Amino acid sequence: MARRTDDENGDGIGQCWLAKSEPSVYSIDDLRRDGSTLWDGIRNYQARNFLRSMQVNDRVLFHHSSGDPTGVVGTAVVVGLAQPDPTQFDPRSEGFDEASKREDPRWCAVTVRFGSRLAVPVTMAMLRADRSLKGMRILQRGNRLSVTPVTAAEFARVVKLGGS
DNA sequence: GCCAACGTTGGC
DNA sequence: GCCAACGTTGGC
Repeated sequence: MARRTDDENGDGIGQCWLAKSEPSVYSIDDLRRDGSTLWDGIRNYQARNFLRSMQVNDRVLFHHSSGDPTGVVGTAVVVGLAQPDPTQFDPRSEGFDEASKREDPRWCAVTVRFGSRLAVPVTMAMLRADRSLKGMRILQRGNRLSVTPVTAAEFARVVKLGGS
């Protein structure tokens, strides 16, 4: 099997990501309670394409958006590859997409497992104050993507700032 | 609640 | 295929 080019350290940890969720919809504590969950409801093509490129064991920074506070509150691990998002076919779901056909699904979802809850939430201000995190897409002007790639170094740094 | 920024839609 | 209008996102 081809060695993943983004597995820079050969430690089995591949690409890292940051995923946003509104805590009032689904929080890090919900994920801890559930153990794992299908990360569904993504309705943005760029974010969907990131979901499609996720691999098992990819690390995820779990970010609370529109939260109190707003910031990274934990980590998760990808445990299931992208599959069709069932909510796109459910007329009662907010994510229902009448144009999406079962034989050619438009939206997908991955399965993630709870990783950790940070001792301290890493707020936007904390992220912004750390020079080594300047490149994070969440800090760029106007970024609204709910899923963005982060580097392994950024992942490690944020976890360290979170004190766990 | 404001509003800048962005994605999507649809008329042409 | 352009682009104005509209809806949504999400930090502040």
